[in-house]
Amino acid sequence: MPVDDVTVRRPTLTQVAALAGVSLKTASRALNQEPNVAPSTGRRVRDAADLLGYRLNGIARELRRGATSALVGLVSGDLTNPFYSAVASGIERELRQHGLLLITANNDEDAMLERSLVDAFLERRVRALLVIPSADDHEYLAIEGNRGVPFVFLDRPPDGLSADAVLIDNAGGARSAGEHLLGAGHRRIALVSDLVRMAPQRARIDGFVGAMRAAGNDAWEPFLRTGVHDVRQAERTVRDLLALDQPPTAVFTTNNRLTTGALRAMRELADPPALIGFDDFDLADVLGTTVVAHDMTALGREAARLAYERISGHSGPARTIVISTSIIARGSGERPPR
Amino acid sequence: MPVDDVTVRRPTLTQVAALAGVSLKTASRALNQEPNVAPSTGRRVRDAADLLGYRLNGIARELRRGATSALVGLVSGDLTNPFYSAVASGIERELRQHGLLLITANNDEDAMLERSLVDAFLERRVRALLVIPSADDHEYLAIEGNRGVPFVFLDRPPDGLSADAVLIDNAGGARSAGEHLLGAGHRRIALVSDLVRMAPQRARIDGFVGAMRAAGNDAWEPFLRTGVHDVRQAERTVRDLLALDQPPTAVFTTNNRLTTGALRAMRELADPPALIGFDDFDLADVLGTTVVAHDMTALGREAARLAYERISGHSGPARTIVISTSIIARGSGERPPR
DNA sequence: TTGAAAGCGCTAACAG
DNA sequence: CTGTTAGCGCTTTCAA
Repeated sequence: MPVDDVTVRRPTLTQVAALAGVSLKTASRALNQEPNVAPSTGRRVRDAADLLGYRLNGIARELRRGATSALVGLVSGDLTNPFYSAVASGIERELRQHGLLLITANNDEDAMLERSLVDAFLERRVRALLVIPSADDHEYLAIEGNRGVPFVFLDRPPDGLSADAVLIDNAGGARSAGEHLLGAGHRRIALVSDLVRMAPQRARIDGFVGAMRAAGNDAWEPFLRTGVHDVRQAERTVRDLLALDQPPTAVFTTNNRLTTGALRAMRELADPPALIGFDDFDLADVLGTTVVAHDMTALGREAARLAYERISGHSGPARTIVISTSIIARGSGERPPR
Repeated sequence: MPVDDVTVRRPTLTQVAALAGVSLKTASRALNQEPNVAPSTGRRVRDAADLLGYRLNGIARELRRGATSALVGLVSGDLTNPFYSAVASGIERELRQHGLLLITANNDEDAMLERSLVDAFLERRVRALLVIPSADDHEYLAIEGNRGVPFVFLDRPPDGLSADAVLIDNAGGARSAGEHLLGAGHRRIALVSDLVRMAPQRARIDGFVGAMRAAGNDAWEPFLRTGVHDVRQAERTVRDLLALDQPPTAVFTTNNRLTTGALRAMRELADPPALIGFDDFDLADVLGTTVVAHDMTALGREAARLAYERISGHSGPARTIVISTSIIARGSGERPPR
């Protein structure tokens, strides 16, 4: 029979105790494996619980124990992006080892939404909050940070407060991509990047520009494209670049979405330009795409580890972990200039 | 100053009320936008709350309101798989519109772990539970289903209890893949599939076999490979198939992981066999891979919708929604037999 | 080994 | 418009 009323009351510990003919506290002890319970009493209580279909009320327990849950929150961008989902997966695995659960929410790259999600998580009394922030200003989190809810920033450094962070060596990775292309003889190198309000994007641009400067090359400058935010835009941007009279001989894309767009733009070219993309992706090996790779799962794992240490009472100064990058040469980045 | 003690007590509503010089209930009313609060009182309370850095204790509220949270749980396989993350994303977006949050946990395809995760979620008093089950037997959930926690099964039908489900037209999709290859003139078609204990895999095999039977073709039989569970295995399996004296002229892979493996195996072939993969994927267009596509985000969205209806009190019999599939021809599935 | 009483922080019910 | 009282289901004293 389906249940009609929404408010089906579940059996409580009191009812279990009554059925077992013991006091509330004894029932509690028995079900929590606490010592000092006679075996026979324990059995009686467990039988009663089974009979009633009793299940512990975690909410009541948490309230009593100090209003703090076994939940850790993650606010990130679109989980559909494999970058975010790999990070989330790394976090979840690490947390689970400590009996913690992960709540996730997408900020849809909207600063207001992000704030309200952070609020919702804090109201749920999460033990820690992991954020891949879309907003620039994180000052509003400062009060919380000092009130016992540890924050860990992923992929983007905290701005306006001091907090633990796990970052990627964006500048270094982009620099080596630039050097890689220079080394293959390229000069006219296009840089296709996302919104510059995101710190990682700025760092990647800086790293790339640094490599160009160091080599005394300025032939890349006409081919700088920023603010390219989705696959379709990236495809069009690269198409346009390649249609120029003097097209670039190489392209560097600063994240996985942009790389996808570039690959689409180059799909039917007999003699495509060189390409390096920041972020590794699933079929890069099959496509022969050279990338700046980094361990996304490790990024999540390290962030979860930092959070767990704080939860466990660690109280040193804010720490920053930097995940290193490496170029994986698969062909596309090694094509010589035409 | 970093906080040293883990148990930093947050200010309570009582303290806010005291500071504002009003009663507990008035403070509660003011902060919850309830009617019947004088504007000046409201302001005083809000100021006091800001001053103390007060934040509502959602746990206490939930306990009082009936021990049911605004959380919906999702237990699924590896979030690293784009299939799961697309589904999760669809769920999360739909739930958010109703003010519900999503808790996720990976079962790592382990039935025991899945059970304990389900337990953990139920103890947290989730409002609904969405499951992409790895286990076969879901009978242990039956009691819960009748106790007010709605279940929705995704991608795999419930076994041993009656519950809402959102499925993919696995048999239909696989059948049309088979027909597509037959139509291109293939007879020796390899079927590479995952663990047959997963219902969707069985359905896909059945659909494919049905197409073969209907066409009176049995030349595929030597090329049936089941139990192939990861990318590496898939790659080796396809390599082995193609190394046979009489190799298959076409390959059908029954999920995205297996398709990836097949693509790796075929990477360097001058004259690869035809290929159709179940599940669309990100760069399939660039690679020219023909797939059986379906809307994974919609799968999640529909599941969340069903759950929300139950949460809102709907109590009809269990419903099943089937997400349709379609072949997207991109070249690999249209290659003729050699 | 067991039990009684108190109270976590909040909201619902009912007065004023 | 505001306050008082009670109690959600559990764990934590403290006492038996």
